[in-house]
Amino acid sequence: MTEAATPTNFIRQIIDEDLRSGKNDGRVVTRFPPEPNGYLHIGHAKAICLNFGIAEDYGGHCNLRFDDTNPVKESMEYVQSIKEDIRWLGYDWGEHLRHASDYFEQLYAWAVDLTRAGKAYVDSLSADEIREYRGTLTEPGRESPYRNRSVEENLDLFARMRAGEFADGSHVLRAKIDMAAPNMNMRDPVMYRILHASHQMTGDAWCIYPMYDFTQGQSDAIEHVTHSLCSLEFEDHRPLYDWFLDNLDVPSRPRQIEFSRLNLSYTVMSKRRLKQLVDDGHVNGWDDPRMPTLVGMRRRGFPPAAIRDMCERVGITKKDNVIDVALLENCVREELDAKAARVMGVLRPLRMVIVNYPQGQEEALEAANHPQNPEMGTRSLPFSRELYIERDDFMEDPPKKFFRLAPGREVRLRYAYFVTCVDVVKDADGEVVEVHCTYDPETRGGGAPDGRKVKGTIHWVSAPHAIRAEVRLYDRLFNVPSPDAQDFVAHINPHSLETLDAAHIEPSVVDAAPGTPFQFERLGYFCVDSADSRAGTPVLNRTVTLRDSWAKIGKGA
RNA sequence: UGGGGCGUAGCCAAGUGGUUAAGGCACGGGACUUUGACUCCCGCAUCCCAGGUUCGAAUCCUGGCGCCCCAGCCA
Repeated sequence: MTEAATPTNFIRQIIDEDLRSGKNDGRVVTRFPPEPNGYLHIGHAKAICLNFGIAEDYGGHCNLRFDDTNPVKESMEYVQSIKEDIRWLGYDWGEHLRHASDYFEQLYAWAVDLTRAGKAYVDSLSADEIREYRGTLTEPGRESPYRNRSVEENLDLFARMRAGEFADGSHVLRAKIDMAAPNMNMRDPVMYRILHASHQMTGDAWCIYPMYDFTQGQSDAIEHVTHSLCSLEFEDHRPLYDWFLDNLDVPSRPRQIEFSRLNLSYTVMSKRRLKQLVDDGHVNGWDDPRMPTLVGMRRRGFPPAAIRDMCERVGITKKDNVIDVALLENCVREELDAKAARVMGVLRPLRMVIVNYPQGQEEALEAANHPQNPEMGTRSLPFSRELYIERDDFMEDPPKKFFRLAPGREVRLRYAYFVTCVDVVKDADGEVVEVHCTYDPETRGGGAPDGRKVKGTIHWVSAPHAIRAEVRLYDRLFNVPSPDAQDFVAHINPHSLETLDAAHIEPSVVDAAPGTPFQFERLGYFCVDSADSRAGTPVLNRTVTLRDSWAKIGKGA
């Protein structure tokens, strides 16, 4: 068995070159730097797999560093959920848990150094004025009237900012670079702002907080990160990232490399839109199984291995992309096909009576838990005169290629007997409410001694033994491939959740721990819901359907 | 109209001057089947456009075109 090699990509090639040339003494250190202000989603998974994956493969390590520089938006609850999600995905940061806030004192010292060197100054313009002075994409900015304060005054003012003498917004510390730079990030970027807010890690120790640009590179340097991987929108920030490292006495020299983030078709990924879905009640919380959040996917029943697999398959480049959600579904099916035990359950029940089966009799039939993997063993299924079959598996007037049950037709009940439909019972509206069949006792187990074939095999459940359950059928949250591009709320799929309250399932299923995947044969993969399932009233989530070539032909007609 | 990126199939993506232009997903066809599942076969591109360099170009040069990002005291 040769393990499929992880496909290479331009970042791994850069690392290979660095290793060849002896850069960084052969060390490879990466980092995943989430801001604890929201839940992780499948897009983050790509970055997590990339950073932790590279660290693993190159014998280095990956720091989990909370980028906690904005206390007004961040909280401990997010820190917790982020850690859980990363662990669930299958990664371990070991000893390498860090916080940008661990470096506040050092960052402050560096800011003082820059100020002392005349490369930073305290600006007292208002936020609006700073914006006006910044210029536009095509016009250069103007220098602030405070730009040429003396070093002494800047040092004094900055110290007093830290000391809490000033109100929020009254002053900022800025890098003195170039107000005419074509790259807006170089037009004297703000390094520190005053925020009288308490921080989840440092409490009230600080009332000034460093900006992203003044934090990221130096934090990387402190941690001896060798390759600092981030998404494309930070490409314009790289000159600034480098400027700070060039102008500060830092302990190492990290390199920032940008790659394109993951986008998935039929979903939205931005924090703003996800939050709106939750706030406006389009979904039932961040962990709604329809959400692309990691908590949502976990509850839906997506195996972490499938998510890792998908991240590996999509590759790493700098090209904007939209990954077909069908790829994710394929990865989920592949993983689940190999791992999930098979059981039977009927979603939309239709009563079947075996008219020649003795009243009151029952028996146990053996069924494989996984036909392709005998090691998973067998279980016994109760069989009796009254069963439930799937409504879709019976048609009174079937089209040509329908080879399930119909009047006069014989089909196999999976692992049980061949049955032939001899009669139907209808209600006042002409709706079929019950089918009558005869069974052939010679076909016990599902095989015919005389060698005759049946075209269809359908699933069933013994009526008196079945357990009633609620089943939630999930579908794509949006009905257009790129909801991001439009008024996304208008494209929410009204059928993204269908709740069935009269499903009948094999007794064994309800004992499964929440999240344990299983396959209802011929239907799809399901798991017990972690939030709403109760002993007496089980709730099952459909993770994904089985591929269905019959559905493609077009049901009926 | 300033700056930074990107352009290989419906969606991803290898390819780094000489290959019949990998592979995956999707799609279409077929085989097998006690899940219309799984599995297995088969099919599916001349590389944004136009010039140029070269014996030879997806790969190099020039000029276009298209798309994305940047004007938070967010990250």
